Amino acid sequence: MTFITEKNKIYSIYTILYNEYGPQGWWPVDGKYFPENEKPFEIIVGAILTQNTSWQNADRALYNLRQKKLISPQKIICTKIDVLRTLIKPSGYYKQKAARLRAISLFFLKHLKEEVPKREDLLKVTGIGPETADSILLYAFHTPVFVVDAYTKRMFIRLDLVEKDDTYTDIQNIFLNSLPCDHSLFNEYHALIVKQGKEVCRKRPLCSICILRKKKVCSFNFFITGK
DNA sequence: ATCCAGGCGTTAT
DNA sequence: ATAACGCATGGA
Repeated sequence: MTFITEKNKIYSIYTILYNEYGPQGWWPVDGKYFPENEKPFEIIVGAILTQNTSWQNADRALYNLRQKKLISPQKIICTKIDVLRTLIKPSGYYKQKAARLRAISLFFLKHLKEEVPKREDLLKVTGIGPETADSILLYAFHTPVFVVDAYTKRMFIRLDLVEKDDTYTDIQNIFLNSLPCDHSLFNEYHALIVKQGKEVCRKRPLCSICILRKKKVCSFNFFITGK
């Protein structure tokens, strides 16, 4: 007889999703830190470009920047704002995001030599909110922080593990208190949540194909009543 | 045609 | 403190 507590439920869900979907191949969990390696800065740029935007669109913008060899704080600062805007246009909100890329570039030129930035400092940068800050810390610097996004909230409300009015921090703490503190676990879990949120636990959910419902972790059930 | 995407800052209640 | 709004492109 085994009890499913809310704590190990969080971990069980990870296991089920991982077994179902496999590794998601998000930003790599090895490699060197910025500025020794330029890859982490590309992750940072990607984190901004994908704000409320599909990765496909963000990646087009990233591709343009890569072609022009602009993936470095120095280059972004030096690039004329109109050029920058044009290059990142496919990611949407291109005026805001151009300004945000400049702001984060300035931040890393000023504050960072080798060490990992502080979350509170990242949050002071214009355009860096909690999710982007945590994405940067997790995916670029391998800091074990759990990234919460709209998918996470929607999905875990349905799983009855999160309340409707829980804040970003509330939700984050639920995960941090339930999981071993491991950056590669957090990396993979967040990516799996995004996968599940996109394909199954959508705004209009497809409960009939949900692996979590099949495994009896989720009792939420959605029926289309009309038509 | 409508809705949605790996949010954030500003402004109104 | 929390809610609503604008920002913008490309795919389903």
